[in-house]
Amino acid sequence: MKNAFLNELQKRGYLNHCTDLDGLDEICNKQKINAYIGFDCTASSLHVGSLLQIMILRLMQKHGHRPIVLMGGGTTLIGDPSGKDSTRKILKQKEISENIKNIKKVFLKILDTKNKKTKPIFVNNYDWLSKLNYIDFLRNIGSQFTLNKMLTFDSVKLRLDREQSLSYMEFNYMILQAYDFYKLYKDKKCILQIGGSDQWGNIVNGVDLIRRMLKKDSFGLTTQLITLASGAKMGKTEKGAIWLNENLFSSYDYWQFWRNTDDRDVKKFLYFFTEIKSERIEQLVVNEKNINKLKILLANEATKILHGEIASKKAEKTAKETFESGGSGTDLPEIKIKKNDLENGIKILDLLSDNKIMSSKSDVRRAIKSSALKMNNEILLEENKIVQLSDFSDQKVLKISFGKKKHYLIKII
RNA sequence: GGAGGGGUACCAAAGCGGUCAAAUGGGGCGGGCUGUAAACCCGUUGACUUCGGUCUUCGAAAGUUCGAAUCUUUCCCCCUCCA
Repeated sequence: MKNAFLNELQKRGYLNHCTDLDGLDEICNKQKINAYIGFDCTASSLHVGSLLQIMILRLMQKHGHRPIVLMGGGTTLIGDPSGKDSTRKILKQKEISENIKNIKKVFLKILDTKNKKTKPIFVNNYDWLSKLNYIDFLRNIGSQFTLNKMLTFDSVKLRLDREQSLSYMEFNYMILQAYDFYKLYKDKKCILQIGGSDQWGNIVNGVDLIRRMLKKDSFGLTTQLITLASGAKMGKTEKGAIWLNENLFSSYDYWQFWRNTDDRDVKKFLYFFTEIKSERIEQLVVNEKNINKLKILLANEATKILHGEIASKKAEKTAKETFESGGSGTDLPEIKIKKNDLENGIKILDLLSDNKIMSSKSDVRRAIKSSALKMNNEILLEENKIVQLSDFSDQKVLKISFGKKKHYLIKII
């Protein structure tokens, strides 16, 4: 394979399957291409599970190609049955458009929007799907699909095999996605669709549809499913998803997420989620004896891509101050309290539960019983503790720690 | 449309009149060990509490009972088999 973009895609481990890798290689060598990835809009933010796809869009730009970001405003109304055991919750249209607005923010941060040649195109499939006429659609598009074939796709087959219900609505999802590709091929010269490995069936349908309708070749490419050493799913810790939007997940927490990567996943993540050259990664992995240094590097680089260099540096500094010297960095989550409230003292139970540091007073009590709470690095054993001005160092800041990793700064305003 | 099985906490799954805030496993959280890792060990996992207890929870509602997750009725939902 000669093309630099595809080469890097493969070298970094992104590539899973391609409908015609040689054909795509040939085209990429001749011209710059437009390729799209569709994103589901079920939540108000994407989480790290989608990050791999976004990294590919970024990589495309680096090689001069143009990414098309498709927001599934229309398809989210239907719900993709791929990889799902059951029908998902159906969202209201208003929620979806709100979600799209928020999700878009992340793309604007990660992708290059300045370079005119590679500037991403944003589309929302609601714009065309909602205008379809049922009869026309059935005649023109529906006629191109056979039930015989549709029933063989994993997304459908698995559901039916397990005897879980699959509604007619969801069954149509793959046709809509195929139509999306067809539409983008026609309107935006998009010749390639990229997606997660669970999207293979949907993508192939699109390629087929374009061939039947337009007698043209298009390409599909899927990415590697990320498997963690622990066997868990990428991006979803039980505490909640690792969101990409900063209002849901701070840049400091994001940095910490990468910093806490399992040893066994570090190398893979450096390839996936940083832009360090692969030769350099090989070197580092061999030469760096202290794996924690690599984790810090990973955290720095990954955070930089999403939140920028300043935020990344700040997070690193805070982590260093907090973990290595037992102090507290400026990037720790802050809780502000009023001076007036403090004058009468605030019960520790109220302070922590009211500010959502802990979920309830019982929770705080439990933490205190198991010596998990610290005030200014000293274990707190008194559950009736009343926090007063004198507890604040320099009359300004109080550091509260829950466990070894969660630290908060209480500040007086 | 007919026959049967089932809905229990974050998930899976026991309980089938009181001793049930509900066994057990997984997950989560905390502690220990360590390296902010993994593995392992220990603790914890509804809310409120003056730490005596109190309140709300077992699909929903109504009822029987001194007392219900457990029994009855109606309703909703899921699954299996037959048509």
